Amino acid sequence: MSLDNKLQSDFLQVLSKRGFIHDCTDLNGLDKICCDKKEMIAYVGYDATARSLHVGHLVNIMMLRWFQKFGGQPITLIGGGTTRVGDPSFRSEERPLISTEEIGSNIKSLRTVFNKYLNYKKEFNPALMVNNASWLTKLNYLDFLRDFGRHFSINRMLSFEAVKTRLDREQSLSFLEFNYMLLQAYDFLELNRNFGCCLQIGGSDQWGNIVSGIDLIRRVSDVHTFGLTSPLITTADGKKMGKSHGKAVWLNSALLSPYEFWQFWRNTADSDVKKFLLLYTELPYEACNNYGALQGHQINDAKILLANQITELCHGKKAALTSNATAIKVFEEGKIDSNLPTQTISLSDLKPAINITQLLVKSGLVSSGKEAKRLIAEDGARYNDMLVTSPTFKLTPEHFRESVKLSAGKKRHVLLKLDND
RNA sequence: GGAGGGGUGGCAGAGCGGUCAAAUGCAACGGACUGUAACUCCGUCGGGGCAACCCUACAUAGGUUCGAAUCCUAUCCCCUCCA
Repeated sequence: MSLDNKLQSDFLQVLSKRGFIHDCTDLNGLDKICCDKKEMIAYVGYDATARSLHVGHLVNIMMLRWFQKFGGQPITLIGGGTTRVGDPSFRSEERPLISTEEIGSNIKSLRTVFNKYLNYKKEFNPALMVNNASWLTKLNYLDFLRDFGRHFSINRMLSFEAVKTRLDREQSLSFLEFNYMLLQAYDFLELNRNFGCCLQIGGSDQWGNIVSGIDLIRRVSDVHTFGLTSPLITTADGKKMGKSHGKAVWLNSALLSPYEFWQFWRNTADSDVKKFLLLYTELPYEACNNYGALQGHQINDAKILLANQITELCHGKKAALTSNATAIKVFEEGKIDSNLPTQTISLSDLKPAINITQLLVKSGLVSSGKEAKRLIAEDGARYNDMLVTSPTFKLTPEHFRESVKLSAGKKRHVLLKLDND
């Protein structure tokens, strides 16, 4: 890709160089606008399907962050309305409907995440937060069909990759889901009309939805707008970003502790280091390159840097430092650190005594007693760094004078504290 | 609406009366090797029990059989072809 040579605007140059751009509806046009126009406004939409965003969402957030840095005004749209429909894009089956209450509580929780990456309070180009429920819920069906529905071609909608797989496999695509595209297109129109938003950013899976919005705006308002998509980020072993130990890597500290978040990045594969530095940190391009090129055990320094930088952005400097310090203590010195993920155990749980297997279950390190036994049999369980050799090992309240460290394997550690109630 | 095919563990996908807690692959987990990496190798991979052993599971509900994931009936769902 040599397109960055041709690009003039700082924003697009940086994005292109750092690997954020998968596709654009009109890259040169957008580049021109980015250079000429002072007040650029762009948006990314997120449905409220979970209580937090996860690292898979981070790419677009970073794009908005760069956007704001270069003087643009980012809008974060929360899909309070569209979540009630469910985006069918590239999904092989219908997603279960989420209750309105759940959507409401998800929205609350989601808002806190954006605040870490975007500045909603600054004087110039402050970020904006909107919820599409505020206009979608007011739509009148007949009016909507007549005013906007007529601009959508079913033939064209069916041709989008996002729904093709579904149709090819003859799996049902409900009318409800099919409407998602119209609603997202309408969102863009709404933002364009009310805020002059002229750019929608999204993952490459959003291409169809984004293009539909652009078309709608052109037809209704005769305004030229843009769409910019990011590539689907995968790890070196070909998996989608976002899972660790089978669990999502949440950005919200209530769902995943900063230490665990830090660990996720610390465990990046060598071949992903450079890519991740470029995408998820704001270190200068050259620095990313140099660190990413380190060989052998030296690249661990790059991984630590990566973890520190990203954790700092997401959870703050203090959390990054603490997580790093904890890692040193736990992995380099083999000690116990109070910042490890902690579980409380109630006294009644160990009335006379508790079995190590049950304790492992309570700690969350394993999901069943059977699994705990297996872990012990495989020499993977440790109690205060001592190998647990017998599944019948029992702990009494005496053992909990100090907090107890349980480990599953070399990497997963949990601290257990007695709940003194 | 008619005719046929199918629903099996996180996924993919065998099994088609007993030896089936169910082949195999992927994912996952533990170990060895290392650098908290990758590769490779080894082991594990429904639940309860220290164990002998027990309990749930092959869409759902019944039935036939000493015995069913496997046969029968009904129900639900999916697919293919025809209308």
